[in-house]
Amino acid sequence: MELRHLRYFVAVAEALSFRKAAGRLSVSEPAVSQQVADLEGELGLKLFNRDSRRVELTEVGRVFLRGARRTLASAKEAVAQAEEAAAGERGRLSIGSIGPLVHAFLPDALARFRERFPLVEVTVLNMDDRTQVEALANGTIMLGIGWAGPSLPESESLTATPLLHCSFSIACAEHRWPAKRGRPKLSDFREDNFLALSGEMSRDYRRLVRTVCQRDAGFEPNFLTLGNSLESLLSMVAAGRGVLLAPEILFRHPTVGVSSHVLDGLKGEFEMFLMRTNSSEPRATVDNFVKILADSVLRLQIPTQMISTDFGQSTDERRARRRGRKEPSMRHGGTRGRL
Amino acid sequence: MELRHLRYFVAVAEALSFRKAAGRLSVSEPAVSQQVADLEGELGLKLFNRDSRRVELTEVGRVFLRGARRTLASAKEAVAQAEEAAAGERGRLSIGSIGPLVHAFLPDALARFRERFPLVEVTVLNMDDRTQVEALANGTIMLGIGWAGPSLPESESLTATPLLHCSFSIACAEHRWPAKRGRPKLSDFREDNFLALSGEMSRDYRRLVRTVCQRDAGFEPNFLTLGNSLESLLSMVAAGRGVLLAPEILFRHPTVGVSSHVLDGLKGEFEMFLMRTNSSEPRATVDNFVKILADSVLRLQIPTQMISTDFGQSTDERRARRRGRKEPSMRHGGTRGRL
DNA sequence: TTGCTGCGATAAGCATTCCTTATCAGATTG
DNA sequence: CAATCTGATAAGGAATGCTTATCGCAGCAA
Repeated sequence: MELRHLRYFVAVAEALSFRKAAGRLSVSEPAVSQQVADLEGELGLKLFNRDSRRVELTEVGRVFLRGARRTLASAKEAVAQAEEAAAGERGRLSIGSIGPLVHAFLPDALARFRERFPLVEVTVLNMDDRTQVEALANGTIMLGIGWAGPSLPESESLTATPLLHCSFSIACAEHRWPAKRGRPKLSDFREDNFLALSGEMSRDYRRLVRTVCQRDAGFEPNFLTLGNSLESLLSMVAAGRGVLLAPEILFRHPTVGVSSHVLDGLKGEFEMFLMRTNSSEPRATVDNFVKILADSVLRLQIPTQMISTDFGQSTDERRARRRGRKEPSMRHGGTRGRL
Repeated sequence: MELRHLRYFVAVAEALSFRKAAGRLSVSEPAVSQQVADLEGELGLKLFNRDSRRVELTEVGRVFLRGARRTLASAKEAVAQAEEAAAGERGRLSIGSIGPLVHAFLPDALARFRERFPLVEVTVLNMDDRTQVEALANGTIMLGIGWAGPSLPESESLTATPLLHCSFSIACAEHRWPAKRGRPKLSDFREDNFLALSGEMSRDYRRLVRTVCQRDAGFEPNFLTLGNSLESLLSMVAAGRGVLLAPEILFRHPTVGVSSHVLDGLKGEFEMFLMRTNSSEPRATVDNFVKILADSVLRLQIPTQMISTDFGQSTDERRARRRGRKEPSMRHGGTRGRL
């Protein structure tokens, strides 16, 4: 049994005439007779009573008609859904992300993406950069958000695109650096404890902090590892247990008792990247998400802004997406490749 | 797009290998390659990533797989439902029936039919015999239950089968004929009013009563037409407004204040028939219903029983249907034809 | 009645397409 | 590096779907 049988059968059932059905189907009448006869033969059931003047459905035919219509509609819907999937309106999207560094923009992007593409099932998995590379390779995730920066593993099957650059800030208890003292330097905190999250995921973070302190302020930071949540760490900062050196975007949401300061004379810049595979398969859901994500990053209004927005979208699409909102100035990055 | 495309696609998606899928489908591998390529070409979408060592679904393919499976299942279900319909397990069944004369057995039959064949939508339409003949001809009903008896319209396209014979009883107020007086004769009621329903449907009834009274008791009955429901008529009988001459099965449910009596020496017998078309289409729902209906009639234990049970069912089926119950003796009727 | 018309079924030939065998290019494995 | 797997491709043959032509039947009109 093929869909053709069902199409012909439904046409005859609707026209109650083989000739009219043949006309609608743009084939000759014997073709319809044969296909319907084949169908009846295969089912072993009579679908029509033809008493050589009128054609009418049998009771069995009436029941089968419902099923045939349902099946044809299902086939049509399957095609439509596939096309929706190709347009990125439907499907799954799994993203690898790094902990709290994305809090300033990822929730916003996810919310707007869900609003615009409600039929896409988004999964966000927290993992460090190296794991993301593996996950991209084996298909667990389709997009990675990382910050490995210079040590980013480049490979033929992977493309990394700059997502944002931002400077470092330091967070300390409010009384530790009163506002009247102006902008601090990193070396002002050489005697403080540098708080860090416990666990594997923060090893790269600690290395980065150590590099910055050594290079820009010439001291070895005193790490104090406690807790495994950012909230608990900030509570410790408020309580005066230590300071927190981190990308500026980490402090977008103020915490009571904690003040954050852009550091004077700090050359170190923090970079985040998007990673995706060089698969031949075009993934519209990823493209769509990247556009929205870039937009969410733009909304952060990062001072030393350098955000790549060359994500393959056309100028028209970009204009359509940013309807009404003032377009911020931007530089095109993409030194490491483009999506 | 044909179901074959979907079958091949699903097979490949499940095996994640064109060769294995070809094996399961019992065709050669190029056939599968070609069909899947055709499908992709027709959709204009890539369903698989084949990098010449492994085959994997694209995101679009994953979405389409759900639709393809759903469509194939729908086609399968359509066939199954058609077969159920052919077996009488599914479909519609419309029955033409005459008013209150069927109350003794039709509700029982309908209830048991519904229990056994819950997927069949049964409709019961009240109409007189002549209307039933038309309704059978134009397909409004598939089975008629009538009592026209000797005047039954026989035609080539119609078959009538005896359903039951029963004697006449007379119903009167309890004090009108006390139990101690024994069995009455019809002539004992020559001075009473004979109650009848108003309306067109009872014209045949009044003619029958007149015939019986004239032939078996030699008097012209005095009709009193009031009300249009049987209940109201029986209330009138209880109130002493008149008597009711009617087939014995009408009085199976006793009414307070009313006593019914089988009449002595009454030759008139009441007959009911089943009518159906001689359509070439086998209608299993009708067959199944007729079997259950005949069974319900048998349960009435009509004294002068003559019930046709030759409704085409096999002995095995009959035995299975009557599990545990004592089989009453029966005679095979069917002088007017068989179903 | 007779001829006419419209219907679906049937037959035969042609066109399409689907499947086969044979082969290729690429990648993995020993 | 040969062996062996993969899926893609080409070409020929088999199957089947479609066409034209015709038939038998039933209703309709003359």
